[in-house]
Amino acid sequence: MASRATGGTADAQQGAKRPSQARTPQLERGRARVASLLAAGARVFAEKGYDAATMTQIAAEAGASIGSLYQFFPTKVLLAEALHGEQRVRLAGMLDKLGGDARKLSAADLADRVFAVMAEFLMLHPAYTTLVERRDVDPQRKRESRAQMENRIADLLAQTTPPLPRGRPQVIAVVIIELMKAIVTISTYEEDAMRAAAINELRVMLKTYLRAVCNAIRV
Amino acid sequence: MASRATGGTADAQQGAKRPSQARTPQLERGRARVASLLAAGARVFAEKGYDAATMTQIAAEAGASIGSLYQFFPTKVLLAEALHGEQRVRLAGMLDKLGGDARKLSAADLADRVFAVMAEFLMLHPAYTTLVERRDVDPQRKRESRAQMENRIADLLAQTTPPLPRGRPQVIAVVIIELMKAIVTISTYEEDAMRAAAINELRVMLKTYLRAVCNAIRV
Amino acid sequence: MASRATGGTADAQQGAKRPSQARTPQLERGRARVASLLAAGARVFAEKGYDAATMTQIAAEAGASIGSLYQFFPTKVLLAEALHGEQRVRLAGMLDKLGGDARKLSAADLADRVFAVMAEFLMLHPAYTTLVERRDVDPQRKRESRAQMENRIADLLAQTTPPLPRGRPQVIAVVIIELMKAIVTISTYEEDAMRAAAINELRVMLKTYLRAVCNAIRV
Amino acid sequence: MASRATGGTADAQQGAKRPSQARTPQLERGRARVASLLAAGARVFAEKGYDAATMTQIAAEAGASIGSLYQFFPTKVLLAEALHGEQRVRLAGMLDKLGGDARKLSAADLADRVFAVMAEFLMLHPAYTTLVERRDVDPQRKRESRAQMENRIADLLAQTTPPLPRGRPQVIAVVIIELMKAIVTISTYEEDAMRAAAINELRVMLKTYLRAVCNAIRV
DNA sequence: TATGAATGAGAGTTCATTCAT
DNA sequence: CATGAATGAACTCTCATTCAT
Repeated sequence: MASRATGGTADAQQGAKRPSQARTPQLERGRARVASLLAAGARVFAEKGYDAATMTQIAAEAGASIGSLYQFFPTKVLLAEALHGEQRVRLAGMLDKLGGDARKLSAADLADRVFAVMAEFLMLHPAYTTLVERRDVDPQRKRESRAQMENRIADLLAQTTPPLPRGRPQVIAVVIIELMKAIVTISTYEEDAMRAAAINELRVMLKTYLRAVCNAIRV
Repeated sequence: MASRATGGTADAQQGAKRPSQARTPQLERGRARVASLLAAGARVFAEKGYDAATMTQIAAEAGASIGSLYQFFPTKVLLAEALHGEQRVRLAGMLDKLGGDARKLSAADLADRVFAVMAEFLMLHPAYTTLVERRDVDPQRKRESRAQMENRIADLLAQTTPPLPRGRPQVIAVVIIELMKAIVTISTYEEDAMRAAAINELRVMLKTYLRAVCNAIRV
Repeated sequence: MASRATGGTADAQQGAKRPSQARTPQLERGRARVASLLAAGARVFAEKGYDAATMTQIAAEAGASIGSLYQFFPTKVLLAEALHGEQRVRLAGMLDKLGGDARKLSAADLADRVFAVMAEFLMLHPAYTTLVERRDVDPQRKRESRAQMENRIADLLAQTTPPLPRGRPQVIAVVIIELMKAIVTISTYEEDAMRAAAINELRVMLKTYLRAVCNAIRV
Repeated sequence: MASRATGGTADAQQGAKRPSQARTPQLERGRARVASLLAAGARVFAEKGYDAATMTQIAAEAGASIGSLYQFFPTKVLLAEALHGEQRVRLAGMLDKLGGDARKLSAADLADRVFAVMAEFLMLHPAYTTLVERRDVDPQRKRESRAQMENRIADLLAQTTPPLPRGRPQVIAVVIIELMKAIVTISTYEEDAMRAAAINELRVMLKTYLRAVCNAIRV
């Protein structure tokens, strides 16, 4: 062929329309494939990290041929993005369920629930942090998707009773998200006792703090 | 990539001595080389991450040939470990300087200082987290070096006045370390205002919490 | 690794400095390698055409490993360009030798010599046309290198005695070059008699024509 | 690429009937399909060249599925051949229309008409040269189809008044065909003025030459 | 027949590591 | 010790072709 990419890179300029989207399957069979490919991707990314995960292994893990994988995800990046997107939607959904109760709760109690939700989510989708932290995404995109998650949490926090001081929900959302990452890290620790203790410590720290913040405004 | 295999010409597993230690230079010239190689490694690891950093680039960045690099660091892993080791020593040194004042301070105030020290250190050595988080180190080693750092901080915390409840210093050390990672992450955010605010928020949260913990035992 | 090209295409944005030049060898050994790689490239490109030629085959033909090939020519395109460049220089050199006699000759006679030179060159470097015609070079470059060759020939034609009419040398240069390509094509015909006859026919046609053009201006 | 291998699932060389002919459609619908597939093929081959053209793109361009394409053209080669065949028939038809006037014309004037006809044809069917020059056709076939075209033109030339010397029509046919290829190449040049000038130059050169040849025999 | 998923050999390319000079 | 060439397994990605529905 006249111009091949890449295997690797080194493409010329021609209008080769390199796809920038995962292909959507038309048939039921295709939908099943996509699902199992995403699942396999999630497993492998979680286990090895983005870089060390190989497309070959992902295909194998999905019981598909490499060609089949590329049929739907024309690029490793695209696969990662599709997976990341899907998981973000899922997490968003779980958080949105908290919306109803938000105004009946104090920030501290809401934080507890958010914590619980996120912990459950991360248990279910251990690839999430790996995907969030990928080094080769352009900062713009990265910022946007971070902002989206932050806003969702900030919105919840803004509704609590008693209310948090102006502007705080946004910052606290950042804090919560970062604490979650810490929890993921800690989850990999091997000493069971310490692991539980440390995770609880983070939870309590946050609660204590939020209570203090609320009290501060009351006076 | 999945930790590239041995490479090179016919290797075989003869008694071929694969060194497991970075070679120590004999001559003065060698010491300078090693220093610039480590510096280059630090720069490249920080910029690209462990996987994407290539030995070739590191050598080039150090103004050395690839052969020269391998003379002193017979393996990418060994280079990373040497670097990591050096940086850990450095951080330990900086923390140890806090030892003298520890017993004159409350846990909250000590935390502030620890924060400051670590922030400075991480500014100087941005490769540190990358090296700490490398996925391909065996958990044993990982746990050990983590423990070492934790103990150092726990020891400091144990000396504060008023004292923290039994057992807490160890857990809180974990918390502090994780918060530092969060700070590193946040440092890469682009919105200046939010970045500063979030970092401060973490600091204040920790202080507030430590104060509460101290008060709790007093009563 | 964080970002891999291609194997294929699909690189991100990072400053991965993908080289755009063939590396120049430093040692004698390297120079020899490069020579044999270029020779192998020439052979394979000539035999199979650019697309069908594989880097693997070229390396094998040169008695080198694939890695060795890529050490000096980081891209198939770069190899082709290096080869093309080298051959253009060679052809230019051969044509320049005609410069001395140009003003002693009529256009028709000069054309004969140019023909002879190019025929010899193309016999020696059968990959030339393949490289010239590569579809994936940007038109800008293509135009430039064509112009260069044209000018060289036009300059020669401009010096003939009697002189050609103004402006004609440039157009005639184009004609000559295209006739050469025709000759290359015809050279692959299998019927010996026809092949020789056709090639001669082209030569005579050109001469006849140039004579007519010269006469036209004389009157 | 080096004419990609068989592909597909376990093939084996059983009595598996690999068709060597494009299937002829039975239904009206089929005929329309075939037409649009051929048209798409022509477009894509012309744009990208044979190697870089993909069956997938051709199918897409025809608004058909890849399966549908293979239904009628079980092989890329077969598609190319079908297309080539069709175009040859078309060109032959256009040339045959000149037959009536051939004996009223001089070779020079006939050449002009042949030129005009071929130029029109190539404008309409830009894939033609690509298909003619395909490197992977066996020389036997190549020679045959070339000969066919040459004969057709030689036959026309043989009828001109005054007649060309014995044997010349055949050689001159070769010359004309090659000149046409040159014109195709030149047509892609970007400098409008030079393009027109060069094309005209070729035309005039041929006429001048043919006139000279005729005169030569007359004497 | 039409559709779209499935297949897998093979291509370009990378990079840790080794070796000759 | 330094240098730079050599090596090759492994990786991402492509595309002709086949097959199930």
